[in-house]
Amino acid sequence: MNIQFKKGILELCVLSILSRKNCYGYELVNEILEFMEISEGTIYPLLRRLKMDNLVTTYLQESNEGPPRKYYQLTELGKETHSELILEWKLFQASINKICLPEESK
Amino acid sequence: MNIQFKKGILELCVLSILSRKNCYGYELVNEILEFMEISEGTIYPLLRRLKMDNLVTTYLQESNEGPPRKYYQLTELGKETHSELILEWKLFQASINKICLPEESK
DNA sequence: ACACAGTACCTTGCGTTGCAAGGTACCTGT
DNA sequence: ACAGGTACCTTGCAACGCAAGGTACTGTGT
Repeated sequence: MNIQFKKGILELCVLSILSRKNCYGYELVNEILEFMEISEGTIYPLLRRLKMDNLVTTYLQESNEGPPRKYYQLTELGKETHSELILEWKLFQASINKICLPEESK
Repeated sequence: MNIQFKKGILELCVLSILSRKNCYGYELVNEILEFMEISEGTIYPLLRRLKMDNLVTTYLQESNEGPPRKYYQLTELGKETHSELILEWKLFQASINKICLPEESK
């Protein structure tokens, strides 16, 4: 998987997963790992940014299998931003495909 | 258009356009501008990288409308890289859509 | 009791990339 | 002469992904 494609799209992926269920960081990494290469060093700083931008809130929950988990939950602003990003992503895909796959996107 | 989506995908766009015809830098900027926001300060350094990586060669050509134009032409390696990137882009799109649009990509 | 693997959190420093801002120089029309 | 379009380029900044490293808890095997 091309590293550069990933830039900036991870935020959309994280918001999408959180729109379906609250997750803790380590869980998010593993969810995304099913579809693309990703490392913890990428996710934790991204989650910090999302919280700083008020797109998510967090709460702690005990676990039987290790240290407490920090769950992330979308705020209203987070949900709105997610919807907007989905729209932008669809438009972006269409634009790129017009440039790169002109026959197929006719 | 989300700035972050763009990162790294511009190389694919430039190679795609060059795969159809040789272009000079200023022309590339205007071609891409039809589909997304882009600035010269992005394209020229990118073209320098492509040349350094032996994906393109360049030649100068006089113009009646201004200074000489520096045309960029794909090398064999550039064509191969372009094909690989197209494939990766298709796979990448599919992966992201599975995460972000799970109903639509069933 | 101790080592180890798995879980779960986090930070630092680096390299890459996109861009705003600025510069140079050529040609055409007024 | 000079303004505007064409065409090239560079510098410095900010954002992002990641490798590498660290901390600490739990359960399992020996």
